[in-house]
Amino acid sequence: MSEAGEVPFDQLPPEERLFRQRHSAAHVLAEAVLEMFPETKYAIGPPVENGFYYDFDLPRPLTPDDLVTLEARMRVSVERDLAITGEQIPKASAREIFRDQPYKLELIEGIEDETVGHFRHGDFQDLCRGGHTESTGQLGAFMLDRVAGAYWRGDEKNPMLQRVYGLLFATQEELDAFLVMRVEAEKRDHRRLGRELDLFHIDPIAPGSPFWHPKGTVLYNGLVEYIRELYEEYGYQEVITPQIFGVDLWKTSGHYQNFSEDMFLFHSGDEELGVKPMNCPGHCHYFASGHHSYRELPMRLAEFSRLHRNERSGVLHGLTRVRSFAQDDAHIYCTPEQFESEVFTLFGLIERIYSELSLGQPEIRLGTRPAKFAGNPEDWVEMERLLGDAVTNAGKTFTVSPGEGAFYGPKLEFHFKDAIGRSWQLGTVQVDMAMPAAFGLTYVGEDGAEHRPMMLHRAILGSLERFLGVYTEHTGGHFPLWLAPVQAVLIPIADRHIEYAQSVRGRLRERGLRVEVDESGERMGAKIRKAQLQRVPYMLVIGDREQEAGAAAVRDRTGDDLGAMPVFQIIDRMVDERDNRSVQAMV
RNA sequence: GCCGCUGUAGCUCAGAGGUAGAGCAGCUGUUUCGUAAACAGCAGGUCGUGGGUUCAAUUCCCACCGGCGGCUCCA
Repeated sequence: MSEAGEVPFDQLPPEERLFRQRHSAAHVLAEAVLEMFPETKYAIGPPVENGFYYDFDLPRPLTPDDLVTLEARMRVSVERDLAITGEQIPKASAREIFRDQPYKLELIEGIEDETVGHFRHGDFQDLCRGGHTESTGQLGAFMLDRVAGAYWRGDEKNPMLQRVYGLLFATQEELDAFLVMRVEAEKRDHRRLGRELDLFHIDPIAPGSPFWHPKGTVLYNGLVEYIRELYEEYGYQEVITPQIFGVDLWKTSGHYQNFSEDMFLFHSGDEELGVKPMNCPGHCHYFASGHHSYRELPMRLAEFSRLHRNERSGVLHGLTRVRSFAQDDAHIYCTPEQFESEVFTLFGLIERIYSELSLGQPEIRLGTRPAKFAGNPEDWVEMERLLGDAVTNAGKTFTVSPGEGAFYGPKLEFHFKDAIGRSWQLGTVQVDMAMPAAFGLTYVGEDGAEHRPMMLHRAILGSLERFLGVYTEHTGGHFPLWLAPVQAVLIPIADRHIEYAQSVRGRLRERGLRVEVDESGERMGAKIRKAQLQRVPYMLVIGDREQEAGAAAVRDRTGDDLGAMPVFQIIDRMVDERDNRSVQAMV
């Protein structure tokens, strides 16, 4: 049977064609690898975003030169335009065909049906559920991209295979456009912009622990200030709890049992201590330290303290995966009656913040009950439903990540992509069905009796470090005025204008604007270029004419020359833009 | 942690078995200039760290550390 039998390949919808091209390209890649290394054990090779990959167990590591060779062999297969055919065959036949292929045999055993899919082109054959082009001549524009390691079946207990990634698009133009886009995206990489804009650096003396430079610290504090303002409006109270606790606290919370490998634990005298990796146990301990009336609930405790997690070395990544960070963290304690409305209000706050920061739509995931969990399954189902409702009631959609909840409860995750398309979790909302009981939390209800409060964990920006990493890439370093480390640079055309520029700087600073005068001996063009590369929102050029008129010539970072404006008008404009947290002037 | 790659000045990079160079940035001087780079000079590196091979290692080999791309993990 020709798989595209019902509908000819060229009449399929474009996405389906692309999917099949990528899938078939994976087969052609495997064919080339088997040709080059006949002893190859091949595993799986699906289509993915932007292309395809295939996993192999090979006698030696592949080199970039090998990829060139393999790609050339693939093109031979394309040139020959071999028919790709498939059929269902009995498992017994498949076992015979793949008798020397342990990974295929394992896959066959995992298939429930009596028959399995078997596809071939030329001399190549594969175990495959199908979804292919009619022939190897229909692959579109492709290239092999890189080779990486990947565990068989994604389990680190299994052997590591070599994964060859390929890119594939319908046309050469689209492939070229993708490559250009990728190069452009690298220019927005927060690790690069962090250096160019003098925001932060990370030194081998403290892996995964950023040094925030003065300009990065302005961003950092600006975000905290923004969130603090919202906390007032939304009824949060900020606390500061200890950095280091005796391990009893972590044993009570369950983190010692679940995460001690990733905690910084140490001994001091006879005591074992741990640096806090999260704030929740501290907040629970605070709650437990006093008596609370139902009148105090909901109690929303916020904290920006520094947290440390001893992340495994291979996972560190710029600002997006670090060992030292702070969250816009909060824990909400409330009565069961208040719980649903708390979740819904919280969802509204999250939406508001992402919208005000112009972040675009997050991908929302609902993490459900994992293998190791606290509480009873019925409560999990109920809480999973509640979280899902909060999303759908707001007119949003989510996907379910089965088993991805925290050990103490289900969670919503808000994911955003970085410059090159990697997805990072920023915000999260987590129901906690374990800690209130573990810490023996109670409040006195209207009835005079003691009750157990409900508990929510939530962070909206997530970690400030990760947020700033993603946000730097999102904006390309063009931060909105209210966050921009330097909001305007005054550019005197000649030295005789410096004094006037300094007086203008004074007037702007009086209004709390972050302004500098470029007093260097450079020409105006060089000063403008420098300010432009630093993404300074406004360049205020001052020469004889402006000095005469008590004005400055305003240029914004889009390159627009807004002409000369009186200084008071510039101030009004900037203060207005700042106080509205406007993103209008972002590029 | 695992697989692969990688590490030369603050940054981007060149270089070679005989102890290192460019551009930008920095500093000094000259220039005083109208919307993305004025000119000149100076200074700056035990070539990631530790071993080994060698008459000689920054260059070759090994280990470790960091970084990059994935995988796994992410309270």
